[in-house]
Formats: sequence, structure tokens, C-alpha cells
Amino acid sequence: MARPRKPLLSTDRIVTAASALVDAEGLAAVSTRRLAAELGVSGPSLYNHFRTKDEILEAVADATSAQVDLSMFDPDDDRDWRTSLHDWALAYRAVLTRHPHIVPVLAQGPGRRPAGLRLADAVFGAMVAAGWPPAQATRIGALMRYFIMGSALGSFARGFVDDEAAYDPADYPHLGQAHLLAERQEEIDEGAFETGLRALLDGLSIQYATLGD
Amino acid sequence: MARPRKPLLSTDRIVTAASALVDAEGLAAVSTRRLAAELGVSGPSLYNHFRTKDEILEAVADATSAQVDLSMFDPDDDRDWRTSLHDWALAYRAVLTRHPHIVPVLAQGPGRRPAGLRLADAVFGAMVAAGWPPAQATRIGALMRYFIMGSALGSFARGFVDDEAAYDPADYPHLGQAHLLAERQEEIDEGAFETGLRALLDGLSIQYATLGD
DNA sequence: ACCTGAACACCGTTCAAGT
DNA sequence: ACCTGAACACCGTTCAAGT
Repeated sequence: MARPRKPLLSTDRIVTAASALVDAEGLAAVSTRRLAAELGVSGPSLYNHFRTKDEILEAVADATSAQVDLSMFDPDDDRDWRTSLHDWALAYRAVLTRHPHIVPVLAQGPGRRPAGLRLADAVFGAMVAAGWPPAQATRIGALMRYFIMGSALGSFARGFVDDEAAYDPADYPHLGQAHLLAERQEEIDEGAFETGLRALLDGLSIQYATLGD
Repeated sequence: MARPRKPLLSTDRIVTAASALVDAEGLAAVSTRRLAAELGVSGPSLYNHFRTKDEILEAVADATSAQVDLSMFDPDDDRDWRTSLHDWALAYRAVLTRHPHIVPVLAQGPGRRPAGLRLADAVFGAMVAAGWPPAQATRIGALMRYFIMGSALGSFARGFVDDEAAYDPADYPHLGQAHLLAERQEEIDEGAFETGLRALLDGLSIQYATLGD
């Protein structure tokens, strides 16, 4: 075949196919040969469009970041900092819940990824505009990322096996119900996220109230 | 050589070597061949002691969990729930900071790992003993894990590249100082963790105060 | 410029063979 | 029981060759 008159691949097509593969089968399923097969080309062809497989995954991660709504941080949006942060956290979590397998890549931080940087820029800018000192605004950006990424990296409920025999009462006297967690996964992880988010925002509000002192 | 009169390997020796390799060079450096070479044997020898490479990494993860002090949750320890949770969070983070590369494995939850289950049991048991309803105690265990794992999974500060040119003010108007984050990594991540932890505990204290209502 | 097959240096795991 | 080398079906990446 050699070179076709019209290119078979494009960075967009590759990222779309890689995203679908990551969502469907996880990071481990993405090999250059498998991804190329999915696109109807041979493995090495990908290297005409990306320098490494890692760059492809970075692009998938950035495409995911780009789906997170940031309009709550617009200067002319009239939500206060607390409400903005709350709405953004829910929007961010919703995107990550739809694409859990890419979270380990996203959790490494924005690096040079444009959508990741836009997100960090929006949060930091909005906190400073709301009156938080820059050092505190940085901390807020960091601690929100800890909490959101941590909640998306692995389900708490699914972290416990669905097998009553795994929880010997002699060893784990308080885990008698732990085998039931998995089947109520969504409810438990969502409830914990909401409880944690409220606690975080309540706590930050206390600190905000003492800013002038 | 074939079988020596005294076994060359043991599960302990393998886990110790694997932990050292993970700490020194990261998860990606752990291949069965490399690990075996480190132990002076050939690759397939490991399969006499573990069924898969994954089981080896699970054992490394559990050995890490086992390092986390849980004495603050002892029934006869006189710390209140808030202080216990605070002290435990610091102890947990300290361990993870020393072994960051294994965090992705730990973040998948305890599964069947004994030290992971003991940890979950201790937190849950102490919260119930302190008067939290079981459903709330579960949420606390989950949200604390989100926050602690998220903070350990990737440094916030090192998530930003150390290159002023990466932050075009036209694109990211508020990130003019972001290139300085990396060089103050420890201070920033620790400060964010402490701020977030205090906010979380302050927020939970508010909810605790309304429990009777 | 953009695709191909062949090749290199790796993987995890299985298995028969050795003691 | 516990080690070995050979083998299988994979990897990511490079490169010369094709149009």
C-alpha cells in the first residue's frame, strides 16, 4: 500500500479511537498494535502522528479535561466562590466517572496539556478574584484536586470484595457488612463524595471568614 | 543448578526486593526478569512463590499498608474521633510519601489484603464507637481515602512544568507564577494537605454536632 | 509525507527437564 | 519442592523501502 493519496490517519482519529479503547477496556488494552488494528493500519503508522504511545495517552487525558465545564468561574457569572467550587467539583467528578481508566494519567497534573492548564487557571483565578490570597488559592486548587482525583481513581465501595468469607470477624470485627458495599457502589461513592465536598467547603468557609483578621 | 538444597527464594525476600525496586525506579521498572535478576535467579523462578506478577505487587502494597500506625484508634486510646482521624491521616500520608510509586495499587482499595482490611476495620470501628451512625462512618472512611490517596498519587506542585515559557499569559492569565511551584513542591503539597485536612475535619465536626437532631 | 514489513530488545507466563 | 532454559504470544520503537 505505502502512502495513500489521502492520509488514513489524523491525530484526531487516533485520539478518538484511543479514548474509546481506554473507556471500553482500560489502559492495559491500549497497545500500539491493537490501537492501530482498530484504525485499520499497522502499528508503526502511529509514529507518523505521535512521537510515543505516552503522547497519545496524554492527548486522551487532555481531551477528557476539555469536557469539564468551567463556566462557573467566568468573571460575569454571579456564583460565589463556594458555589463555583461546588458546581465545578460535581462537573469534574461526573466527567471522570464516565472515563475512570484515564484518571491515573490525569492525576499526574496538567503538565503541558492545554485543557489541564485552562482548568487550573480558571480555579486559581476565580479564588483570587473572590479574595483568597494567592498562596491560599494555590492550596485550594491542590486540595480540591486531591479529593476529586482520589474519588475517581478507584471506587471506595468496589475496593472491598463481594465475598462474605473474606471478612473473618476474628480479624476484622467491624467489617461484617463490608461484603455488601460493592452492590451499593454508586450510592456509597456518591454519598461519600457529597459528604466530603460539603465538609471541605464548610471548612474552607470558616477559614475564609477569618481572612481579614 | 536446578533445585538447591536450601531454597534461594522466599515470599519475603521477593517482596523486599520488589519494594526496593518499586521505590527506587517505579512500577514500570518491575519486570519479572529484572526482579529475578536482582535476586540472583531466573525469571520463571518467581512463579514457584507467587501465581502472577500482580500478586507480587499486591504483597508490596500490603507491606506498605502495614507500616501505617493505627494505635490512635485503639479503644483505650483517649483521643477523640477528630484527633484520631487527624493523626492517622498524617501517619498514612507520611508512609505514602515515602513509597509514592505503589500508591496506584493501594488506591484500588483493600481487596483481600490483610493490612488494608485491618486499616479499614480500625477507622470504621473507631468512628462507630465515637457515635457516628454506620452509614456516616462508611462515608468518612471513603472520603478520607479519597483525600489521602489523591494527595499521594501525584504531587500537585510537580504537576506543573518548571518552564516559564509553558504558561503563555494570553492563554493562562493567572498562571504567571506556576513555573515556581515545582521548586517549592514539598512546602506546597504539605500545606495543601494540612489545609484540606483541617477543612475536612472542621466540616465533619459541624455534621457531628447536628447528629442528635 | 505517510504508510509498510522486518527487526530489535524487551515483556508475562507455561512447561518439560533437572535434582 | 524449587530451580533452569526454551518457548509462546505478546510489547514499544526504529528504520529502510515504497509511493
